[in-house]
Amino acid sequence: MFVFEVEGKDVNSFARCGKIVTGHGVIQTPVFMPVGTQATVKALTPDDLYELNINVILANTYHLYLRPGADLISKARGLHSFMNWNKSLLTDSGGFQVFSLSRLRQITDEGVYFRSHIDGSRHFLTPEMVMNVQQQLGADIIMCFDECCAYDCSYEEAHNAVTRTTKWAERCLSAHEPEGQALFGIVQGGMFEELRSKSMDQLIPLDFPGYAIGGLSVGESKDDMYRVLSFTAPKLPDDKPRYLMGVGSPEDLLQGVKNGIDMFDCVLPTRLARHGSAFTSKGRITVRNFTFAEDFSPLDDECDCYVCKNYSRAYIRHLIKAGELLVHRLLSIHNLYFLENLMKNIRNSIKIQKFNEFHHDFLVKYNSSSNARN
RNA sequence: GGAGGGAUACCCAAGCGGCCAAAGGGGGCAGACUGUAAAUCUGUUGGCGACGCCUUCGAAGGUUCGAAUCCUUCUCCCUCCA
Repeated sequence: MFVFEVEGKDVNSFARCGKIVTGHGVIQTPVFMPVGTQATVKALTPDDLYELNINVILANTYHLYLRPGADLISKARGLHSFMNWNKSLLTDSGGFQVFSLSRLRQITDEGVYFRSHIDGSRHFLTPEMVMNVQQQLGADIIMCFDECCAYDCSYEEAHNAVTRTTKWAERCLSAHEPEGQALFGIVQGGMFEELRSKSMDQLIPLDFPGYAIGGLSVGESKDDMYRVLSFTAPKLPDDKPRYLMGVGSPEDLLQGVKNGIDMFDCVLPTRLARHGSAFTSKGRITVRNFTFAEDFSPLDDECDCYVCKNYSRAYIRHLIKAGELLVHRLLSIHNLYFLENLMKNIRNSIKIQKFNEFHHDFLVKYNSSSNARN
């Protein structure tokens, strides 16, 4: 089951709000999806996530294929059951790993030769195989196997990646057994408007139930990212969810929504958490820093999360300095709460036609503090 | 009382005549992090009016063009023998 409905549109931007319904529940959009690459959102239990009102998370096909293996997860009656997650699940195809672990692979039209980052063993990934694995995992939304290229790649490289991504998208579609799982296409094209258009022209006729924008937030400047976003997102089908892959800083989420994006995923909140930083309404803070040693106020005095209601910056800093694992949990809870709260406010602002105002006000405050930076 | 071993920067610990303001850890401080090879990575960590100068390797003397490195004495610590 997969349904997408637009329920409200902002008249002053491309922003819209709505809902996605899968076999595992309703997802209000725009939505931020936490990343749980290895079938776990690091440091958190599913109950923690339910508590945070999170209705969809990501897992990664490439990582789970290598370990523990798709057959094993299949024997466990699928990923939902295996990891004890009963809300919606999206699996990324592994296309990004082909990019980020690029030293270990060789790409051909047929597929990708790959060496495992775990034990060096050889693997050959094809679109068909990736579809098969994703089917075994059983997520509600699955992704095409795509080729992501670096932000500074040449026109020719980006062009080749677009062509290959389209061919692979067609093969993914043929290999896809539709029941229960929605397969999304992924638009590539680097920083080139022409190629982004070409990619969309080729993928839109394939009529995927949703479209993702890949190849952004891979190191390019914010100007570049926003530029690509502006000439890509609004041109994706209006009646289907648009998913900006890999984006998760508050300012980028707002910019994405403004351009009509409905879904985001990002490791940023959970990674920052494990590395000792927190989002606050006045900007990002590095809680690890000395300046917070005797700061007995909450991470964010405007936040109502469990962590802000119960713990001080000084205590959290102490946990970081002491290497205590609890801090991963506490900061992950806070950072995810912060983003989910942001998305909730975004949805509400769209409903009442005040998105631009909210966007502006949020940024003014977010960029205001002297000890915070973005 | 006798015989050895040791004292190095915030901590541990290399160095054993010049290339040593002194390796490497740890700790401290700071920076980075955007479809997670990430509880990770990077920088920095004696003082300055810094491509140079000043003060440092237990203390005080000495040898040498030159000492953390060699010699003498002293202080403290450890091991063994009485």
